[in-house]
Amino acid sequence: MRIGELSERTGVSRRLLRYYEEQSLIVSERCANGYRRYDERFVDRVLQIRGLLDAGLPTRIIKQILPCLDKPRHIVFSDATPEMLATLEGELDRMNGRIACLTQNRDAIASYLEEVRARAREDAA
DNA sequence: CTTCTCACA
DNA sequence: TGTGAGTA
Repeated sequence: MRIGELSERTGVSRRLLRYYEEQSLIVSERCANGYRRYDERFVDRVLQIRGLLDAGLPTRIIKQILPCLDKPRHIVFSDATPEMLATLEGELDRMNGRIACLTQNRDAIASYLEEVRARAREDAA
């Protein structure tokens, strides 16, 4: 498929897909006219990249761990350098911190809505 | 429609 | 990290 179709199926703008390619997050083949061509599997791959970016990971880290996530059932230990394990541990901590923050804000919003609903019920009665 | 680069928030 | 404009 060309970049337009991949964009529609992933919800990621064409511009952003080229940017991810520039960051070596994805690769593409080229048609005779120079247009990019993508395989079906890049739909899931792009969505996975989006998920990691939304989780707060920088493209630099994603580029490093994507090869490992490609073969989740066949872990290549040679890929797991001490440096990468250290950065992954750091990212894990950062993600846990974000989760804690999200949980706190979710609970705050939930309890606020609860009070508003309770007040509405009082006024109605 | 696609490509690219440059500038910018 | 992500976008817009201008080009070809």
